[in-house]
Amino acid sequence: MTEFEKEVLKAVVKIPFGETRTYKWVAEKIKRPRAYRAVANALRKNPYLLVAPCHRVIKSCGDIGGYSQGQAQKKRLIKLEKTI
DNA sequence: ATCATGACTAATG
DNA sequence: CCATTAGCCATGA
Repeated sequence: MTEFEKEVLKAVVKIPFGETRTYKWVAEKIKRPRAYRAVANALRKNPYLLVAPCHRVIKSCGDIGGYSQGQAQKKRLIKLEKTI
């Protein structure tokens, strides 16, 4: 586990239930405004799927983005949380 | 040290 | 609005 990945996760767990943030937002949150690509890289490995709500992280343009468990699942979770 | 790889982004045509 | 391009950064080989 690298420090960078930890920072990314720490930022991700701060995302409120039912809301979404962008990769760029996370990057800025960890004081690395231009590491949004590296952020995605860290999430891609995603070892804390159950503690880090990485399904709430989407692209800045509003697109769904990717997910280790599949975009469909990601979309479902977001929609579900938005409903509750 | 160098190179390729991505769940990306912003700018340009 | 859609496609292409260049810029970006941590990570692993």
